[in-house]
Amino acid sequence: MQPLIDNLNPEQRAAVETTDGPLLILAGAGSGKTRVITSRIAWLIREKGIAPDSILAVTFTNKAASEMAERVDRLLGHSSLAKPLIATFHSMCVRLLRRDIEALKVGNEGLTRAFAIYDENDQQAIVKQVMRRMGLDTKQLTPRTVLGRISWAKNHMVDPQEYYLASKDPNSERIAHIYQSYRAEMRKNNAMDFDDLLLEAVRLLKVSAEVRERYQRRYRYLLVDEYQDTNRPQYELMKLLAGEAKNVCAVGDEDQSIYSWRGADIRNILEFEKDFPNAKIVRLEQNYRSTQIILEAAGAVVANNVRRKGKKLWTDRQGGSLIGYYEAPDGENEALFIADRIQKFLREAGDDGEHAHCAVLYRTNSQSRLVEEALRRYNIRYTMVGGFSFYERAEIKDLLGYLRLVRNPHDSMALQRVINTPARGIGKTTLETLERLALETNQSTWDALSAALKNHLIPNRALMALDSFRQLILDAQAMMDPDFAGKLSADVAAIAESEADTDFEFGATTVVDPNADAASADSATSFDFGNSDHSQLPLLDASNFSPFTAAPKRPFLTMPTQKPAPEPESEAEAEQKPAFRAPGDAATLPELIKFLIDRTGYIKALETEGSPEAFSRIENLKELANAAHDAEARGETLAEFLDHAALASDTDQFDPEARVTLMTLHAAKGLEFPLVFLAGLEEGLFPHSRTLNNPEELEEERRLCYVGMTRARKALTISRAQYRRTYGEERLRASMPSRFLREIPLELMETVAGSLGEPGETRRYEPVEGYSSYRSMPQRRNAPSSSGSGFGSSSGAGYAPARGPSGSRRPSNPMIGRRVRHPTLGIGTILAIDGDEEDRTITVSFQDHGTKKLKEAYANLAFA
DNA sequence: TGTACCCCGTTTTTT
DNA sequence: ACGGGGTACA
Repeated sequence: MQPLIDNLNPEQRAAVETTDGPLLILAGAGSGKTRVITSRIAWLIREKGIAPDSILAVTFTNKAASEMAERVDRLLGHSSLAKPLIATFHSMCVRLLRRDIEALKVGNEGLTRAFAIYDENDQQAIVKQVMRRMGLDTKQLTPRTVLGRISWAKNHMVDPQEYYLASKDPNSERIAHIYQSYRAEMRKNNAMDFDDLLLEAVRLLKVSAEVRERYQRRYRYLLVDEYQDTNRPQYELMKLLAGEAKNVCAVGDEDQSIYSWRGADIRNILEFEKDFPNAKIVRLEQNYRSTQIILEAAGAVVANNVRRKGKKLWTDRQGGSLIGYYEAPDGENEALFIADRIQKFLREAGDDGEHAHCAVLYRTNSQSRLVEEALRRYNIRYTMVGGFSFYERAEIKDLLGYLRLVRNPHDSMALQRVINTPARGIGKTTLETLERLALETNQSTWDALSAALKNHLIPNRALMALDSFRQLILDAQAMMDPDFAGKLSADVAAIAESEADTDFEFGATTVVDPNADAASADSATSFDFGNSDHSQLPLLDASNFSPFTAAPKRPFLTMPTQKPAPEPESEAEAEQKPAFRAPGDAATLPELIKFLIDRTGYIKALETEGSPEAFSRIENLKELANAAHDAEARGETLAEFLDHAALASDTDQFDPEARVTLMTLHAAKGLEFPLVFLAGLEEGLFPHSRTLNNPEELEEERRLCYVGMTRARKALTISRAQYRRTYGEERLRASMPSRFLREIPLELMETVAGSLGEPGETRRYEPVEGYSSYRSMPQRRNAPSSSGSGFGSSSGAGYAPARGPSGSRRPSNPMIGRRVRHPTLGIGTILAIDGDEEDRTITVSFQDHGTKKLKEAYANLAFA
């Protein structure tokens, strides 16, 4: 057993030992927050004798939750059988609702525990559908906007009526109506969106005293992480769960509040004492993560925020290396610079498991592309957090769509997704008829489909297709019926005797690995797509597909096989080991998946397509089958598997072993790295353009910058591109240095390469030998040229030595009289500069084209 | 019913 | 640049 408090500082110790009553821990970045939280949980169990399962800890990401759970487990010496519940807000709500939601039923109305969880795509589809039905133009008012407002309303617990009453313009009134219909539609689909999960959990706890008291009795000790990011429903949830005992511990940091756009209300943390009058407050201000230099720089930036209580982090790790700053001519060069530095860093760090980690952080996901390309050119392996997640791939969503439908056939979004995937002759017209029918009779699409079949409301050909689709889902549902397996076992026994060693046929629905028991542990790991010898595994030959085979290594040699047989009985035929599944059990999750893939001909359709993309889709489906297999091994049900998929998030993919990690600043919260790159410090990118005219949002950007900087333990390198391409436009746009750069004290920075001095003196970053294409500057030499620094920076704007008194930090006039080159207009001389910082107009007298006024952002000027 | 092409917005950040 | 959605055509 590890000592719990011996190595804690006095404040940390106080936080651990204060177990009863409300406690607010204000934990600065790198102040050992996670350590305190986990120690506190262990303390409650080990020293106070609290039952582990009466402790509930809530975090924001699955990643944080699982890390916390693991560390608690370690502190407890893996000894405890009962475990504290450590979950995200959302997954906790799902648990609660799956168990008790039917307490909200009024008569026959209300969602059932089979409810679906809708993601943003589903939500948008609903909004769009509703808007069409209402005859609204989805161009003038986009579903995206509407959804944003609906989500805002939910996060602030405003219902459609209230929204309507508060609306002051026709658009808001419209949105209120859409909002209302949206909710009705969700109800009809037996579905909830992410916001609903919180709201309905709150409603459940409010409405049902029985349920509320049960949970209050159950969870005596409550812990909320990242408290500064809680929104109203989360806050209410916490209060409802806290009950009278109020053993609530909230942990947060006002300077790291970066989710107000999602409804997070910083007041929750600022007014904790008001909510819990006897609250004890502990401040953790000693930073154990970063060097003094990094800390000072980050502190200097965030100090520019007005809405802030203010605190000072300190460290005893004096000094440290200066913050590197590189000003690249363009985005590609910036990325190459980063790749080059990473290569050097990894070479020097060698195999040092603790220190050889670094991260590239950026504001928007779109910035990752250039960095990825550069890293690939350098042959540096990296992992990226975010971007397209596995569960967002079309084929995965298709298959999950089928699973959702099996679980909840009223899930119209899932139905619409898969009803003609792969194509089975159910077209737009048929679907429209179904939708109309559903609307007229106020039932789900599934019910409308059944009615259409029964009453022959649709032309014959489509009817046949619909019927077979419906039968497919019904058969799959039957598989999940406990009676189903009993039947199977008998069949299986007969087949196992009669068949041997013939080729395994994909056409038959073979599902259970005979070695499953013995091999389940290794089958997932040996399923190595990257290294398996594909020559032995005909890639497009689905006959080798199985969720369980570790392909070439463990072929189906021991599998008794069979001819393709009519389903659904055929599931049974592969079952070689009847004991594997007791009579009375339903089919397993992998069996269900196998059945669906087979019966729908999904893989066959991909085979026929034969393209590399199709192959990769097949691989992805295998991966999903693996996931299902693992889930099965963990004893998860179909619903749990689907919940997991629905709540899985991008940031959960973070792999602490990875040497190089790419991610957004938001995704980086809570992590730390010896070396951090912060890319794209440009006005309009970071801070993002959509925040520039809103002081509060701007402060949030600044906090985001603070979060990013404080991820670094030893070294921080910041960069910026003088010209950057957006939206894949042909033109590069000049950028202004981010205001955050100016907020870092100069003496804490050093220029790594690039411009700091006079234009012309600037050294350009030169990538490694052997890589030559960097020379072909993106804009085919019409853009800021390779000879000299770009226009934006050499103005001295932003990060530059010359800095006047505060307020006029940006010298703007040394440029007048300078000679510049324009891509088409040629050489000229600057006569004047007008306009404000973000939108300057440059007047240039050209040698051959007279005097022109040019917008700086578009002009692509370079010093000549 | 399916497909080919054009237009459009996209890039804030996520459970 | 890219993908989604819408329209026109086979």
